[in-house]
Amino acid sequence: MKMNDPDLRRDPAQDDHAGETSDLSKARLRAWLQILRVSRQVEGELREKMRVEYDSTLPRFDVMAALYRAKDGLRMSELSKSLMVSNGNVTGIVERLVNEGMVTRIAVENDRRALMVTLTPEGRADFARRALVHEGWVSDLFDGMTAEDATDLIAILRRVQRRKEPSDD
Amino acid sequence: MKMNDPDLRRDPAQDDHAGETSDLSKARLRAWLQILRVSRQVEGELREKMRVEYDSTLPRFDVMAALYRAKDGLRMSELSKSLMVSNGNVTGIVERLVNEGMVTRIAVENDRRALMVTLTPEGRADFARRALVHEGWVSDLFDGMTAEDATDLIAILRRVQRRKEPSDD
DNA sequence: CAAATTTATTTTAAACATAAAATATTTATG
DNA sequence: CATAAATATTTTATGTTTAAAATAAATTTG
Repeated sequence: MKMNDPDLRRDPAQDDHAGETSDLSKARLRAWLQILRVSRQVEGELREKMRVEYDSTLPRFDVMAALYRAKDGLRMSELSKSLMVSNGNVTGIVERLVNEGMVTRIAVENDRRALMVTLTPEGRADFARRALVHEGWVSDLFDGMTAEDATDLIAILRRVQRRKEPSDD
Repeated sequence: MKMNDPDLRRDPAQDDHAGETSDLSKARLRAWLQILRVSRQVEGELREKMRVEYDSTLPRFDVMAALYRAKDGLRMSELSKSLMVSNGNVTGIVERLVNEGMVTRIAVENDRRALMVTLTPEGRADFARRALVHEGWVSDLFDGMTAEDATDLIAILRRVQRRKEPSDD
């Protein structure tokens, strides 16, 4: 006979997702799906604007943003780590930015494996201009968000953010 | 002489992003970048698990999730709308799911243009199993998030969510 | 110092993604 | 009913993305 022993051994305050799923895990799943939804929507609209206004793409903008912050440039590996995209991916994006005259690749002294990627003066000027406009786009897309909302949201997401590579054994 | 007339003509409560940028728009930009960061991180970890545990991908899982909810199946166009991805994109993902035996494409009566996509029994069983595990993964990744955090976050993001296609003129 | 390992990057293969063009079909219009 | 317009989907071209293999250079080890 199958007995469905009502969960005397389960504490709903704890999150065990062995068999069924807890209310908490369902709430977190809903939160994640909502994040995903908003993030896709916003990314889609930003991509469209980037394409129409600048005949460019978000990944290129992201690379330029990272380089803009790092005055002295970044290695390929630093770029891919900071953008959380794969190594090989960066190769192609940087390749296109080089063709567009936005960035240059410079050999690193004492390490012939590495390359330093830097914004050209034109790339720097271009990015500065676009970044302002981009901020305006984002603000428009988030027009239902108050300053307090923004602070709260960031606080919640900070708590979630994984610190990654906790051990290297 | 360049005079930097302190903004007598600007009301910081309003969002004008004509020239410089307001504190509000900066806060929203920070919020967006944080969303993007978390969303990339979580997606990356989920993708990895989906690959290792099920030799599958997130896009395929997403399509199956949509079909699981819609008992009678969905048209290609309904799928792409519900997932917020392009029409042509769905073609390829469904193609692969068909090859894996997870879904079938059935001609629609009275409209020879349209196709109804449905989960096969195996697809349905597979998804049901994976969905539980997936919820556990998400809950683990969000282990810093309380139920209240989740509620707050969803509320904030709901306010942001664009309703799209407001007019069809 | 030679061999093994690690590190930095590129290349490759496959999947995903979009926009735009093409195809096929249905519906609306004169 | 013939033509025009709209709809549903696929195809094509291009770009992004990953994982894994390949290449090359630096570092560690015996």
